[in-house]
Amino acid sequence: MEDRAVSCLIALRRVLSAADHNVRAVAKVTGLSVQQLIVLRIVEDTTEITPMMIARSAGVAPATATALIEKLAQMDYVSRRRSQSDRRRYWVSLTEAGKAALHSAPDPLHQKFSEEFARIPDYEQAMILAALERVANMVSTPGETLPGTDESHVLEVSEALGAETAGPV
Amino acid sequence: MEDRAVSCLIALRRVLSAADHNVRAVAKVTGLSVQQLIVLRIVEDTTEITPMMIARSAGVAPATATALIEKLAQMDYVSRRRSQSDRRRYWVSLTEAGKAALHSAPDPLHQKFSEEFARIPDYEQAMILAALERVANMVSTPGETLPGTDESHVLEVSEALGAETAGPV
DNA sequence: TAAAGAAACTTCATATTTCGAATTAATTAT
DNA sequence: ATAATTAATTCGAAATATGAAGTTTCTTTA
Repeated sequence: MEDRAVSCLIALRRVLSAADHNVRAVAKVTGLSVQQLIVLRIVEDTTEITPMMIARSAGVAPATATALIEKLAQMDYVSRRRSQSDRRRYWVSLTEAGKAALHSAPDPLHQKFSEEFARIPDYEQAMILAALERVANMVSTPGETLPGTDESHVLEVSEALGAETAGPV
Repeated sequence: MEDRAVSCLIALRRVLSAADHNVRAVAKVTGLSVQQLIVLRIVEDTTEITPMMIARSAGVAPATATALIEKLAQMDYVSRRRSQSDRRRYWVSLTEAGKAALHSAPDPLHQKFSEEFARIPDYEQAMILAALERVANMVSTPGETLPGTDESHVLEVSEALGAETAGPV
């Protein structure tokens, strides 16, 4: 029934709300703004990413991404490395300080989920995973994939591993 | 395995990302800011709600809630009615214009999900719903329940139905 | 191959948002 | 009564967001 889809969406909204509160709480503890934290997470997920991709992932304008990256770079949480194959671009990556900041605060949602998940029977775990992946496939569109699943830049990953002298931008 | 919990969280992040992009898209179409849209949805869910509860639900500071409500009231998307039982507070509710604005734009995620959900077998629907509700219960904490599930104000609902002269605030 | 076109990022000016702290008003507790 | 709480607001500072215009670097194409 239509009814069940609505129930699903309500549950989804509860999850969404929880995630939102979670990111705000984590941001507060780390001393980062919500957007800064989100960008930091995006960078962590991808290990290396360009400003454009950050803008798309975070859902902000390129100009805003520039400002956010600049701020994070000033805090020494991310570093920038000019791309050699396309010198208009550069790669943003987490510094050690950035990693440390990101993990300085526990992630309540993550922990809570993992903890409770571990306690349920195996077949239920499998069911939940299957359902979540199914739902993810239902709602995620190509344009809004998580940076980690976006492969439009992997052609350049080899470059990231190359031993360039790589001065900061 | 620990591994499976991580897979769940990854799927969850894909869903969250999709939802985030979705709310931004809907906001853009309606001409509302993301937060305004979220507040409007919260108000719709509860039919009547106080600024404090909006702040908690939306995850913003009280001062921010005031500003958001003021803006929405200026647009005539919400109305305010002073509470009689506690005259510091007031009730926020959607106007007809607010309802119209909220539904003027289609919700791609909602539609996409409903459409695909309708196509899958009954037992799978049931499985997905069960899984989603389970996950929602895992991650949502009492403090961050969706307004609709928060019953701390129902004692006052009768008041909302009472025939007070109810001038705007 | 030279010029036009497009893309990535920045800068700038401006508008909006957000929040903390202090404030007012109303309620509740002592 | 008086003190302590609570709900909401005001205000000022800082953060964020964006469009438009500009720079540099690719990419096309004539």
